[in-house]
Amino acid sequence: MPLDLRPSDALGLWHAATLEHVRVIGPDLTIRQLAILLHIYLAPPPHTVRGLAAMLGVTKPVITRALDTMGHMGLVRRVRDERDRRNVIIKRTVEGALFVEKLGDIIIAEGRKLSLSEGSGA
Amino acid sequence: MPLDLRPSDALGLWHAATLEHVRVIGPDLTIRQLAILLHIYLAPPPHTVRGLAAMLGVTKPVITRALDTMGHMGLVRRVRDERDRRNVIIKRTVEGALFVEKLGDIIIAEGRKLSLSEGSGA
DNA sequence: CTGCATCATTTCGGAACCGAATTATACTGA
DNA sequence: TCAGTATAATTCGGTTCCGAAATGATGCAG
Repeated sequence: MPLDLRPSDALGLWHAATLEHVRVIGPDLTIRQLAILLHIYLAPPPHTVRGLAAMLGVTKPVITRALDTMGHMGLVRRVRDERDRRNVIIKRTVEGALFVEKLGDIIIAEGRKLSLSEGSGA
Repeated sequence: MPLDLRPSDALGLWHAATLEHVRVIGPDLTIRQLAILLHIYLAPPPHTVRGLAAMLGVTKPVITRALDTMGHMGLVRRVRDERDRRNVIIKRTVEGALFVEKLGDIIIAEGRKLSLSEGSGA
């Protein structure tokens, strides 16, 4: 069952939730970092630097730097792959899970406040 | 009619659309800038620096800098308020409208791809 | 017309991010 | 063992953003 949003609804939700995101969470996360974080927490592991870089269409240093920053915030954790010690496996943390959950709460709350245009199904 | 999203749906949509945002649009917009842009295009005018700053809970230089950047990208336009020449009115542009529309397309497309969890209405 | 209030902008030092190129480490196959 | 390949991390110069404070421009009240 797909989610069929109308343009005004989609943008309205984005508007409200992004606004609340800035208000509650602040400027401490770029869009790239947010995309990386969500992917780590929502897509099935394992996650590697190389895989994330390919996923987003960015270079590997972008991922490394984002992991530095988010690691320092406690949102993710790096672990060497013992099978192939060249690889780094990115692990989730409790703090990161809470962060993602809070973001979900914001989206849900703003979605609930929205008055959706309805009826135009035809 | 509110939009009642479940956590996995809300975050799934955010995940997919943010990922696509990074892939298509790139890093040239911060979350704050995005929030400002969406507010300008979705909330009724007029928009002032002061109003936007209060809305987002940030200082005015943040807005000024964001308008510099987005103005340079052609996404917004500044006009002096002739009634009170201390004020700056932020106007929309064709290019900005196209940008917002494109973002809406991304969200709608990703929403349509989602398989929503359903039935849990109770 | 003079002082005060209210706009937006600019400046400052510090931090983060950007892309591109380079480095360091580890695996692989001859 | 010894290239050759693949991984992540680091360095480089330049740009942008950050918050806080200072500046400039305009309006307002006496």
